[in-house]
Amino acid sequence: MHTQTSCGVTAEQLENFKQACKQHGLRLTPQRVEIFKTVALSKEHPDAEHVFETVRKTMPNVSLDTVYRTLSSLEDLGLVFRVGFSSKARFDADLDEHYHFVCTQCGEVFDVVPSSGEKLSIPPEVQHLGRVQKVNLQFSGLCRRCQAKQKDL
Amino acid sequence: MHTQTSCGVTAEQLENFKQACKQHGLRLTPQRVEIFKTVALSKEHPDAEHVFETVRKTMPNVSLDTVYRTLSSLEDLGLVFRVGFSSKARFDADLDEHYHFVCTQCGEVFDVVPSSGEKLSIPPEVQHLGRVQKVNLQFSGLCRRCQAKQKDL
DNA sequence: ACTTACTTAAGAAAAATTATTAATAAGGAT
DNA sequence: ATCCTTATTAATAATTTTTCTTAAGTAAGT
Repeated sequence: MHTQTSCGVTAEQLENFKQACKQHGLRLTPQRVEIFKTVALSKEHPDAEHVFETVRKTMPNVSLDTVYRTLSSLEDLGLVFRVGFSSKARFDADLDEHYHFVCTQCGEVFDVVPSSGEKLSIPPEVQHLGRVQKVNLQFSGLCRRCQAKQKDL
Repeated sequence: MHTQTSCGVTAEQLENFKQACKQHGLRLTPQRVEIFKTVALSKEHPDAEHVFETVRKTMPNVSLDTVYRTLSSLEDLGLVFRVGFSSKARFDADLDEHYHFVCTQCGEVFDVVPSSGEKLSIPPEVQHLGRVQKVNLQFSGLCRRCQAKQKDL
C-alpha cells in the first residue's frame, strides 16, 4: 500500500512535484501546491474553472489567472496532462482514417497515414462506454525543422 | 486515377457533398460549395479564419459568421473533420498511459486504461516527423447514459 | 413564382485564456 | 533571524475565438 497524506495525494506524488519544482527553479508557493493537489485528487478531468472553484474553497483569494498560469507550468514540467487540445479549431476534409502530428513550436499539423497493419482498433472497453462516433489520435512534439532550428542556436 | 475537377477536388468528393446536403435538406449555396472546396483543397488543416481569407479571394462578401456556421454544419454532416478538440482545456494528473472517451452530449470524460496488449505504439513514420513528446488519443460519441436518455423520448 | 432557408452586415455577447501592474512573499544571501 | 532579489500573485483589463441578434435582402429548390 502507498503512503498517503491525509488528503489522498500520495506522498510519492507530492515529493515528485516538489523535486520537479526545485529542479526548474519554480517556487513552492501555497497556490501551486494547492492547485497541483486539486488536480491530483480529482478524478473528473477538471477544467481550469473547476480547479479554480475547488481551490477557492480553501484559498478564497486565488485568481483564475494563477490557476491558468500554474496549470500551464505544471504541464510544462510534465506533472499534469492536458486532455484534448485547446488551440483554435482546424478542419480537414480527408475522411480516411489518419492521425496527426502537431508541432508544439510552430504549430504545423502533419498527416499521419497508417499502413493497413497500423490502423487503430477500438478497444472493447471503449465500445462499452458508448457509441464511438469519432476517433482522434494526435501526437505532439517538436518537428524536424524546429529541432534543427534549436540546434542552430 | 481519379476523375478530377479543374480545381483538384475529386468529382466523387463533390458528388458526395451534394448528396449529403440534399439528404439533410441543406441548400447548395455557392458559399457552402466554396467553403467545402476550400477545406477539401487545403492540405494545411486550415482554421476558420484561414478558410475565411481564402474564400474571400473569390467571394469578397462572405462573412466570417457564415464560415463558422458552414464549417459546423459540414462537420455535423460528417463531411469535414474537426482536428483536435476544440472544447475547453481539461487536466489530468494521472500520467500513466491512458486514453479518453468524451461524450458529445453531456461532456463527461471517461478514462480508458489499455491492457498491456492494447497499448499504442508510435508508428515509425511519426517518429520521423519529429520527437514525440505527447500522445493524445480521444474517442468521442454518445455515452451509455445519454444513449438511454435518447431512447426514453 | 413562391416559400423559406440562407446570407450579409454590424454589432453585441459569450466563453476561454492571457496580459498588465503593483503589491507580496519564497528562498537564498547576509 | 533579517534582508534582498526576483519570481509570483491578485485584481482587473484585454484578447482571442466563436456564436448570437436583428433586420433586410437574396436566391435555392419545389
